[in-house]
Parts: sequence; structure tokens; C-alpha cells
Amino acid sequence: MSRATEPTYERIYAVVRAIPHGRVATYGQVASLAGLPGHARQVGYALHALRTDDDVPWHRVINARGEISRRADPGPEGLQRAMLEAEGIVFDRRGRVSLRRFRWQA
DNA sequence: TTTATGGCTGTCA
DNA sequence: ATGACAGCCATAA
Repeated sequence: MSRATEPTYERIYAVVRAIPHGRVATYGQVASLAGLPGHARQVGYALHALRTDDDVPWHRVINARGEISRRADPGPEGLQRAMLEAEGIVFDRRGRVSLRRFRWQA
């Protein structure tokens, strides 16, 4: 469990797991909630290193603009949107989410 | 050990 | 509204 040096990723995963169904959070938000303010990028890395079979709803984490960030592999990019829509998240014509409505408020 | 790399974010033009 | 710039810092090699 808690080692002296707790992995940063674990904290991030814990926060992401706490995101309710049908809600989204930004990278920066997750970082802050994980006790790592300013590490938004690391959150992205943590999710990137995440495995598909883990129980972490990585698809509920989007960037501050309310969009799905473009990453190296275009595959999961579309999948993420599909998964969010399946949870009731609505994307506008430009592929953006209304953070004002769907942002998770801890 | 050092170096390079970013699923980001905020500010400015 | 969009586009460019710099800053943040853990992980991987």
C-alpha cells in the first residue's frame, strides 16, 4: 500500500475512479483533487499509461476546453467520445462538451 | 546520473 | 473566436 513514495499515478487513478457516471472532469481538476496542483500533464500521462482492463473511467477526463485531446493514437479518441455519449454526455457540433453542465463538482 | 518528452493550462496578440 | 508562447514536473530511456 502506502509506500513512503506514493506513486503519483495511483493518486490520479483514485480521483478518476471517483468521477461519477455521466460526469466529466478536466485534467487540471483531477490533478488538484489528487493533491497535485499544476500536474495536469501528468494526469494525461497517467491515463495514457493506463490499461484498458483497469477499472478507471479514463474517458471521463477531458481537457480544460471541454474537448477530447488529440493524442498519438487516433483510435481511443473516437472511442472516448462514444463512451461519454453512452453515459449521457452531450457533444456539440464541434465536438465539445458543456463543462458548465457536465463538469464534475466534487 | 542527465535528457527528452509530453491525452495540459493560462495568458497574450 | 483562434493561434502561439511559456511554464509546470513526473516518467521513461
